[in-house]
Amino acid sequence: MLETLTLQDNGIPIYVQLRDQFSALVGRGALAPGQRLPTMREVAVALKIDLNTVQRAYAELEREGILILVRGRGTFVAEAPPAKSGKSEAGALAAKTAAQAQALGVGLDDLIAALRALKGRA
Amino acid sequence: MLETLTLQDNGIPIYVQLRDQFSALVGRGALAPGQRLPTMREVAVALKIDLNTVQRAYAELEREGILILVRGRGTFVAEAPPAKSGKSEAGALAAKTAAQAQALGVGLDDLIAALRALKGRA
DNA sequence: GCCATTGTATGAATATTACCATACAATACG
DNA sequence: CGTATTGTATGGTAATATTCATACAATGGC
Repeated sequence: MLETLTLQDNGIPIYVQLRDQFSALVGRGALAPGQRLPTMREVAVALKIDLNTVQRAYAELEREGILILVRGRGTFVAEAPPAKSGKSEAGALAAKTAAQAQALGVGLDDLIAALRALKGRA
Repeated sequence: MLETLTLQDNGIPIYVQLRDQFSALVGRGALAPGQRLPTMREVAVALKIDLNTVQRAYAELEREGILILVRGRGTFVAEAPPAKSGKSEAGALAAKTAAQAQALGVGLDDLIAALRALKGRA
């Protein structure tokens, strides 16, 4: 689970990146209700960030009703997490990537082919 | 065009929100190569934000090769450079994009499908 | 009861973001 | 040439983000 977390240097605050990634994981069912999440300290160590930064992400998710924090026990996915706005992030990412491709002179066909190739390994 | 721009209070820096929205507009063809964009001052006034904030968004897009800024004239969508069918460039962009997709919880299949959809309009 | 684990809290230092005000520099146009 | 437009640049201020260090508080297991 920790391995799926990634941080990018794109100007978005770390706690927001974390918050949104956990939110997405829950929203898509990769983290089931009741399931325990990695410790704040585990996340902090794994991503080499500060404990407080992780806490902020977790705290916001608790405020949204997505997570439940229990002192001494850990953090868990809420039993009935609020329905995540099923937004199609794929379209937004595709549009942004298409602009980069255009700027680089990379054809969409070549890009799609390269992504297909990446799909092969897992 | 200015009407389509929106800012959210979700912790993401304003200049990042702007940058990504313009990038997406270019990527999906809503802003065609050569087309002129609203003035930095127009954007600043319309969104009630600072001129410097808009400048930062525009400047980053220029660095990415998506926009071209001309003093005294305005800002324009960059013309697509001669397609260099460079498979390596496509591969690099694909790798970077795949990482972003994973962070967002977007499946490669969905991403590829969204890119195919974009291919239709040129 | 003792103790390790885990979330919670605080205070300080630094960097980044955003705003404000102002000015400069290139371009277009009458 | 004079002027308006537009991008570029600078200096100062306030708020926010991030890190670091440290400590406290509830829980569970021994």
